[in-house]
Amino acid sequence: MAILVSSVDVAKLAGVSQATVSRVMNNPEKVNAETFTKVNAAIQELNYRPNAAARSLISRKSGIVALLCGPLEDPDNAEFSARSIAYAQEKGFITEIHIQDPTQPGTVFEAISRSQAEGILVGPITPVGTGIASLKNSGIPFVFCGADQHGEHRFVSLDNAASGKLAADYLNNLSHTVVGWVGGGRNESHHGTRYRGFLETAKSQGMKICSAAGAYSDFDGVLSAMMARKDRPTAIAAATDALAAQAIDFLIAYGYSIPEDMSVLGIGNSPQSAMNYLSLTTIGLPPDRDIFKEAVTELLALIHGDFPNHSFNERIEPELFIRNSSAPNQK
Amino acid sequence: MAILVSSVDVAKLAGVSQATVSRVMNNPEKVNAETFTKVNAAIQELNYRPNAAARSLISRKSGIVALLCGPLEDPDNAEFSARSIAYAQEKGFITEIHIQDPTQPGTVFEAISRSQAEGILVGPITPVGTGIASLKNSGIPFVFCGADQHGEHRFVSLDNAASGKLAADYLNNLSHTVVGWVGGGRNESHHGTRYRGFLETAKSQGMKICSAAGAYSDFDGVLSAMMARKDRPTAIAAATDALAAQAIDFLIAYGYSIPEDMSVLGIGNSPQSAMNYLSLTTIGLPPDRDIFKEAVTELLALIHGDFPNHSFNERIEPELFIRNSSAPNQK
DNA sequence: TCTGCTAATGTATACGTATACATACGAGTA
DNA sequence: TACTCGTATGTATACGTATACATTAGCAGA
Repeated sequence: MAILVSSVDVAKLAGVSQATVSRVMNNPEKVNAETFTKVNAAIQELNYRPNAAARSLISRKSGIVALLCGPLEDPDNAEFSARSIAYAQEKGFITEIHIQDPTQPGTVFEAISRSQAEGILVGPITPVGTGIASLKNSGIPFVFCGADQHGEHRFVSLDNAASGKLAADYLNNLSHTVVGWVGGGRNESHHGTRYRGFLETAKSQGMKICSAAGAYSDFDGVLSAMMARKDRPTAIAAATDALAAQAIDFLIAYGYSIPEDMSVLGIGNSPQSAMNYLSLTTIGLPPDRDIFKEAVTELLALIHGDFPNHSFNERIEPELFIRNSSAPNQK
Repeated sequence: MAILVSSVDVAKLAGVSQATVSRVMNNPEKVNAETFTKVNAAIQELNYRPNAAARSLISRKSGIVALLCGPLEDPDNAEFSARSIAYAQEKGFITEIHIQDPTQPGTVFEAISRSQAEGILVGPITPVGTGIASLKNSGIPFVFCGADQHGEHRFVSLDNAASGKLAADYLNNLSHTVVGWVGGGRNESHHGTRYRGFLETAKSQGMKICSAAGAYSDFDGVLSAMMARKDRPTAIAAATDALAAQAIDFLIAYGYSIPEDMSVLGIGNSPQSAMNYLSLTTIGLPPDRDIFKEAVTELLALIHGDFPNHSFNERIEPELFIRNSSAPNQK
């Protein structure tokens, strides 16, 4: 933001008009060769940098896309950001990040609709009715990535309900009859959708479910409560790989062996889940699908004014990745 | 960026001047109560949002800080970003992220000095001489965080050389005589500094060092080469916790037990290192130091025009966190 | 009644850039 | 010579907002 020197200053030094300086920056082919070098010399000498605000005021383009996601401490959100930012940058866009504060999920929507972003990529956040509405009102194009509960808008995501179902089916096949669920709040992003899929299927198969929602606020407390029961579960499914990893961490600390004493299941198929020291059985996208790239591509198309007539409602069938954190029920 | 309606439109509808609309937005106390409500009604009706570009063109403030860091796939960078962004947002600043492409580390500096950011937070990136120079030329205040090799500028960081030393000393105390080092390129961010500290100390204690630089490009190849030697090391130190974790993943895949067959040591004391399924011995900051917060605080002070007369050159003494990935040499 | 003061609002301008339009000049053509 | 055309550059304006300054009305005090 430090404005030291303007194109007018450059023009004065080079002995040309401001318009010519602008042409040197944007349409060099329209300016005489020696004028070009003369102006360039002045640019160098004064260390001139065009003012991005003025530029975007005229062009009505900021070159910025906004990212809306949950705390990056959650590896899932970190991965989402990392991949999306990389693709956007590849396409010449700068990314500005807006983190949703779980304690006041609504405020971030105000900030983002006041931003100068040309498009908004919405990650798996806590949905707020008025928030989504103000997104719409902002007139800025937006795309959901990782959440599939906003069916009327454009999105690409793992089928979250089906992932919950698949988790329950798998544990049922392993003969587990008492199973735990670890997740964030019910309305927290995609957690709720995954939970409902899990719950319905587990119930319909006669399994007993110990649910530990609100795992973000007091993980240890919530898991202690689950394990203290007489009929403690023999398997735990978590809404995300990160929570599954945290569960394993907890269980080891309390003397349990995985998977002998407890099967643990994640959702997400994060890079971390494949590491040998964790080796987490998980549910995720087919390896050939890259929803981050797909979402950014769609968003940029919208920004560029292409409104593809295909509907962008990709709810992708999950796959099961069996590793060493799960085993048949021993009891 | 979608400009649907301007303050002029609001003014027309409300039957006032554009200046009054502006006053309603910024100095409500200077406007008559009924005018205020009248204008506000028009704002609601038209769904007016002030244009950030025009606003920052005048105010010379963008409310944006830029973050410059390496790929977020590296958990260390992810943590750096997560924490910094959270603090900046807390203070009312939006963060825009610029990721340094390892294959062409210089380009990101051009992009960042053309941005409208009011300040730049520089993470542990690959230093490029001309890049640092163009940072200086941009006139935008900047602060380094996590790298301490740019002594002439403001920074806060773990003492990277001392961390390398501490790693070597610790392995020496455990009677290891052949030790490996895993890190990025020599001039890659803080890796080089940590490596030199490690190398000097290890040498001076008569240890034999197998170095595997360039671990980012071909981790498995580089580590296979190290383990294939007749005098393979009995302990490995890594430049970061993430690389240490990757080494453990590799070693497990090749049938080694940690720490019986191999001690593994990280640097960073990342949250992940403390997880029981990894339990990585590592070297890091004293728990009471939060360099991310310190860096952001300093940067915001600079932005606000406070040039504190204290020198911001914090090279922090590392601590050793002993966990289960290290043990005395068995041979 | 006149002066002076305050509150409320309007008018005019500036921020730095991009671009439509106007101008000037030279070369080519009939 | 007159006319056209293309190239290179300058002039003027617009983007949307914030604010210094001007203006007006209302009211208190002399």
